[in-house]
Amino acid sequence: MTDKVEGRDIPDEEKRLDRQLCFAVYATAHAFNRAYKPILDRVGLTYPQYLVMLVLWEKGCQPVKIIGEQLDLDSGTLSPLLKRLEQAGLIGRVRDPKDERQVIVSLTEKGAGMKCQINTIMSAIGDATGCDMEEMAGLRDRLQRLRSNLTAE
Amino acid sequence: MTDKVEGRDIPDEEKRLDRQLCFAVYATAHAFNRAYKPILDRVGLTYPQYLVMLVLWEKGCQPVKIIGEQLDLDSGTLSPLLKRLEQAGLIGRVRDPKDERQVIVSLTEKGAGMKCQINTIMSAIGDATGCDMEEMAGLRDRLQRLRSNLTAE
DNA sequence: CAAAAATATATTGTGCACGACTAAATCGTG
DNA sequence: CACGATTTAGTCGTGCACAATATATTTTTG
Repeated sequence: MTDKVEGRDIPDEEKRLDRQLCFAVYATAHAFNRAYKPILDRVGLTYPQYLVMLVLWEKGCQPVKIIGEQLDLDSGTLSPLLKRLEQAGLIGRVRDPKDERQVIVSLTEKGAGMKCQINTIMSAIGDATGCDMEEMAGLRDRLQRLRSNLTAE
Repeated sequence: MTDKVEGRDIPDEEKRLDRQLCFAVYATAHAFNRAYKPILDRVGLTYPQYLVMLVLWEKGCQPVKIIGEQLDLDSGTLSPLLKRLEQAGLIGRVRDPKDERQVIVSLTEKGAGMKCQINTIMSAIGDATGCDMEEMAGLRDRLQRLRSNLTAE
């Protein structure tokens, strides 16, 4: 009866910070943020704001809830962020007359006009990653699987 | 002369949110945080606080600067975080008498005693990832390369 | 040795991220 | 139809994350 269901011993080697997958993800997320910053500063967006613009550029106007589902963010995060995008004149927000609970987020002309900057931004970041298409796609898919495992519960 | 140095066109397909490596990393970082939360709540730590404890458990007392280098965080982030760990009675902070600029962070008895909880925490997270050792190591190494590319410049 | 440069930490202000809560609108069932 | 449950946004409080700045302490240099 030496086996226990939980707490199977992990060797000290595996406890090192640089062996942790979670830290690799955490630190890479910060590195991405820093790589994006100088590029996004030029267009006046933060990285999360850029993500919101990406979904609007891709799919057009939609309620806050749907944006949140795609980004995995709740209203506590999105509400103030959207307010800032609105103040910057990039998006508009109106209550859906069909269902007054929902707020439909749309692109202003100024916001829609920024779409042409996607190419520059993505090219710059793509270069910074130092990954070719294939490598990037592989890593992305692995992360998506990992994320769905973590979320599963 | 149809080629341009920058702005090589990216097909619309590749602009989709779910095709972005950056978003995969960003969203996975959040997913990890959420997976850790219920586990770390029980020991009263946030995830970044847990990372600080990891480096202290691994290497013992050391100055703020060195902790920051390992976690890639600056004093603006660490100072208030360490203050909270100190108030929780897990660490101590003293100026280095050899160099009064430095603050040496050390584990209190209570903080050191928590080390035995590592196994439980790491096992729980390891299970949640749904990855075997090999898969985890591969992903981690790819991320470390990606991160060093992004940081390179 | 004194002034200047470099180093280590702390503070402040802005913007996420999230849990807990509130308010308003809609839906469902008796 | 009515009223309780659900859905959708927004607000508030806490804790990162980081740029910019401040302060104190070395270290370097003229």
